[in-house]
Amino acid sequence: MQKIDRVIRLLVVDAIREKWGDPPGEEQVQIQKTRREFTGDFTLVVFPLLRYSKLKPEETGNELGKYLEEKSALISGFNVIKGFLNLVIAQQYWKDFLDDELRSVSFGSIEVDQGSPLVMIEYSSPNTNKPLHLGHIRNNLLGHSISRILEATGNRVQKVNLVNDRGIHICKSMLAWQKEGNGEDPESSGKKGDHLVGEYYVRFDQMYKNEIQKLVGQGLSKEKAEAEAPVLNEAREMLRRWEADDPEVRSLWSTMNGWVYKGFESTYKRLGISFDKTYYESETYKLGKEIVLKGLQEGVLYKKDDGSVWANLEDEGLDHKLLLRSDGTSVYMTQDIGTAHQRYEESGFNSHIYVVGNEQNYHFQVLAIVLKKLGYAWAEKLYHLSYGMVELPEGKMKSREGTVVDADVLMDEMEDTARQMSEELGKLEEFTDKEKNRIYRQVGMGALKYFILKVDPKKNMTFDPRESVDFNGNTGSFIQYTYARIRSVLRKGKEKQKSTGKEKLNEKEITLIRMMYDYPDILVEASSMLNPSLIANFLYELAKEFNQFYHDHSILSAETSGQVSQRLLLIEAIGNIIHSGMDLLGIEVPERM
RNA sequence: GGUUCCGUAGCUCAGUUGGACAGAGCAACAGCCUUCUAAGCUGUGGGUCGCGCGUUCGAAUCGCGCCGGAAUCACCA
Repeated sequence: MQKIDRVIRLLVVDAIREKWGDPPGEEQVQIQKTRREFTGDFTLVVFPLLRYSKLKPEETGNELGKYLEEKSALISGFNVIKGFLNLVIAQQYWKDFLDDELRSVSFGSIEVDQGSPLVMIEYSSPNTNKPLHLGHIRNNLLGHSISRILEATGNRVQKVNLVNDRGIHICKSMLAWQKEGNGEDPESSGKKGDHLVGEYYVRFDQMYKNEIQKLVGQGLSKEKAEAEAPVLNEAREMLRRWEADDPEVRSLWSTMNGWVYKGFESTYKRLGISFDKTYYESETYKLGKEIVLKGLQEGVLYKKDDGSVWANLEDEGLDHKLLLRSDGTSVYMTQDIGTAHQRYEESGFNSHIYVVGNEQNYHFQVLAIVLKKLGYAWAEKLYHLSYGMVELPEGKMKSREGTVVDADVLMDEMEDTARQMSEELGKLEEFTDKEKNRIYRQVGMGALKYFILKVDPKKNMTFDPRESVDFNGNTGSFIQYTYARIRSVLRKGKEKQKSTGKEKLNEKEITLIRMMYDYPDILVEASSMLNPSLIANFLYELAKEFNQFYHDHSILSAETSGQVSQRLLLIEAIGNIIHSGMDLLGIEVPERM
């Protein structure tokens, strides 16, 4: 079935050619959804067409309306308000649409095969010195959801994680553990591995501060004390030994990282996210050096007297950027040049998305420019999905002030709140504990995920653990609740016979069908903008519309059996779309709640 | 100072390529459970879309300039 918008557009072009001679370009014919407060389904904006008709807006609208109504069976009526021609689509069209397309469970999604574009998406990218927090949650949810959206819109997707498992920060937790750990491990302490290592990272900071204080007490300046504190030197020494492949350091390193990975694994699992491949910086941090040296040879880059290698980005309005240190080692940028190249060579991706916070906007801007300078055509296929920070009502999260919201703790709290809420409302009383727990988990996680995904990724957002994440209004739970209701009605109406709907659709029903008609466009839009919030907000609108319908119209005891089956069909379609839309957000929908 | 991004109701957020009187939720107040799930529905109040100029038949949306906020501009990652 062809998209109505386009059919109308073509009809209008024809009409204008027929009536006034000169046909307008298709893009001049603006078709949009009719606003709720007016009657009609689609609206033609006639202002841009006045130069063809040479008539007043109202007259132009009327003329076109009459022509379209006569000419096309699709259009059953019209009205003109100011410069807007509201067109009413024939009921039969909506019925056919409901009957044919909306029945399909995969409505709106596009098949993927080997010829589909390959999108590589890197997200999560944690450090192995502390547990995941609220900021990582936003990253992970965005990465996962966008992967799903890309898949649904016809792309092959490869999800990759790049773990930052090396560097001075890792050595800090290792050192603190070595000094004060007394052999504590996740098993003996019962602590989650990533949390345990995180504690020692904090411990290091305390040790460091104590030493600074002591040194200042002995008369050193603050700067000097900060630079020369013994523990810091020890950490640096440890990094040197790590880079020299010292067996003892390497062994400790892999043991403690192992604890962290185990911890991450359970957090990822709980969040419902996964990766096709995990890269480790310890294995990739030397990449890119040859590319840079080649660029140097070709004169794209330049060398300073001290031996360091730089890119001059002044012609792009930026500064100079270091690519190799004077001792010849690579920096973060060099590494990203190398991994991008490696991934392109391996996969031949059609695009590569980096889900990384907006604090790295500059980095990715430079990365694309440098790669372009180095002559890689695929540099323009790199996209930085830059997302804003998650702030708390009292401001930014600061680890020093202990205001970091831990991912695991937050998920516990969400599920706990769901349980409390459910008990207060007296729901789920006849369920087994296992079923109850599953629903608490679905609802708690749903609320959290939806709250984060409904916000435009590029914006900073405020997260209030106490108030903002509730279960009423524009929330994941509301949508889940709507779904549970739909499933309930369908269970009860299962035996009602299905005859094809010959019944007249009422206004509310058409509104619902028309909303669902937009779903494929929303998917495409969300996919090209890399923005799950479009889907989230769409689902909320749909659920809200359904809830109103639910209250105003009976479904199982409608007046005629034809009406019943038509309505069952309708809400089944709504259920399918909610299900698939929530799936794209990575949110489960419960059968009952 | 350079670069990038943000500024919409008391609060949290929507607002598709410019279109009709700017929307929702929360919070406040008033109603609705003998009826398919009240995690719901209905109603009331609440706005100079940061400010100004410009483009346009038409601007929250586009351009320029201010004001306010965020991030970043390391031989850290």
